[in-house]
Amino acid sequence: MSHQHSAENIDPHQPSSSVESPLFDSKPVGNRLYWQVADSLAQFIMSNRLSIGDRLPSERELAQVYEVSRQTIREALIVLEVRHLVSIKPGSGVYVETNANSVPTLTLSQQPEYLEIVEALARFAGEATFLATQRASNKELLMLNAYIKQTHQLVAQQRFSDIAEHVNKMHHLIATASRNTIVEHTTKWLWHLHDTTSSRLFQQQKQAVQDENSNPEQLSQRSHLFFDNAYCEMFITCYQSLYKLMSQRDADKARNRIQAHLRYLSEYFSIT
Amino acid sequence: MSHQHSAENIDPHQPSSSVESPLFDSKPVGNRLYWQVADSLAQFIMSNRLSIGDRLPSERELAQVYEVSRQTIREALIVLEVRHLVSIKPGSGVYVETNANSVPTLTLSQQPEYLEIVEALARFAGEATFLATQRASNKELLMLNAYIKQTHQLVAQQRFSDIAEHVNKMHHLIATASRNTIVEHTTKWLWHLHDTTSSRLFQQQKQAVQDENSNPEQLSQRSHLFFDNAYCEMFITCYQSLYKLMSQRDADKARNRIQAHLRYLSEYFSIT
DNA sequence: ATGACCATATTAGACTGTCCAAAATAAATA
DNA sequence: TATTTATTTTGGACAGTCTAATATGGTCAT
Repeated sequence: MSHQHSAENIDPHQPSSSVESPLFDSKPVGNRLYWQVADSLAQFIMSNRLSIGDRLPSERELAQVYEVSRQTIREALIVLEVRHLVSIKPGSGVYVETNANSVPTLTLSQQPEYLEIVEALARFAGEATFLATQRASNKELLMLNAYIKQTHQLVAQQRFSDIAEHVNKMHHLIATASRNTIVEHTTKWLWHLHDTTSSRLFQQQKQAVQDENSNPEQLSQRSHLFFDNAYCEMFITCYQSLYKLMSQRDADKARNRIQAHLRYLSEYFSIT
Repeated sequence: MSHQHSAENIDPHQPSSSVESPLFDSKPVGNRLYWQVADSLAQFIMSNRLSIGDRLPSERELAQVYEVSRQTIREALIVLEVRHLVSIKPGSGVYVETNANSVPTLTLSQQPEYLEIVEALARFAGEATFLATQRASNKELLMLNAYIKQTHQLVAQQRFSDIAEHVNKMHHLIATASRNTIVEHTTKWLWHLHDTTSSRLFQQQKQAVQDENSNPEQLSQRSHLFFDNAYCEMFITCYQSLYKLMSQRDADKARNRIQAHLRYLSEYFSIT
């Protein structure tokens, strides 16, 4: 399906290339050439005249077509690469990664507050759990139970980093079981946001304590924020009852359970 | 506050620069130099040793420090520019735009089904409405009521394109009133996803009908999918009652109202 | 002293040309 | 036909030069 694309089909003199930039969210800033070329190439890619996997003309060909230097083409392609529109394979070529039907991405304009994340999780992951309770296969439920038991063992062994990985797997399993790709990806994204933010807060807190030279040991005992024994106990208990509720296909109670867990998390954060 | 930063303070030989790329969400792909430099520079910027607005050393200085060519530095800076970490001002210099950890973006791997979007909206926009009902200011409620009345007039005038704009404003108002930036942006993103997908489906449907040459008039009368009179009537009624429920601060019923509306939407889509 | 104006230095943008390593292709071989 | 080898193509990286916009410092008139 993916075919080589001839250079002649590309039209560098598109009308809107110098007027507006419909693709890029923020700011082309100055009238830099590589940015215009990137915009023009992006419009060409998204105009459905190229399919995913198609190879663009080589940098040297594009330079001739656009009548700019090869370096300018390179810089434009890098812009598209960072934007996930193309994939640059050294020695091979530049390939289209997304086409016109590209799904708009969700980008937060600023770093969210931790409590905001937890609240959003309580709402959205709660709904994901609701759907997952209704739609999860028996095999998925068994796998969830297996994860819970494995995590239980890891807690006893104090292997905190492995616990985080298992918790992540459980979250992903529930998200997938919602049988809705949007709910799934949004939930996974929110958990990822939660993890990165909490670890960042932990690093900052750790740094602040070390700067004051006041008993740095009491923090370094915990490898992750929230992942001490007390939290792990609570977590295991929560997911054990969650599994029970999901097995009974009680979607409402399952949602309430995960929401209660997250409410506990926000309180736990406030006192830490 | 923003001060020139000397080149000597930058250490190009960071330990994790060649090992992992914690900043970038997806894929450095090959071991390209400019990507390594970009990663190293990003880590330096995010290590809080630079403040927002600080000017980086010039490209020539950075090239000497990193012992690479100036073009490589340029390409690395372009990566950071697209990632919104720096702002390149031609003739002036490169300035730090963000020093915090970049917020991970949510990207769907594939085009979602329309019914999936509606279901996710029923769940997530429902929660947004729930929060908005609890937290919206009286001023926001009055503005919502004003939008409803304006939309009502537009429906009478059959100005469908203006209606879409007003509907969008109402959705944004409710999303903002949730007082949670994540809920807000997620809901806006979902509505945007809904709009683009529905219009795309409409275009496809229109195209399919035209290809068969079977009475193209019956479709071209409607400028937007779902935006005929019947839908508009239903929409106005829904939001009038929604406003009433929000004024009474009845969050549960408000959520049910928006969910019922979206359930109607999915049925409406199925028969169209 | 202050503000407007001008010459100069600095900066990123862009071009040309060259070489290299990896990948893809074509040719030769078993 | 399948495998290996030689050739070509492609992106990665380098050096050097020039330009336009910006920033800076100094001069001059007020």
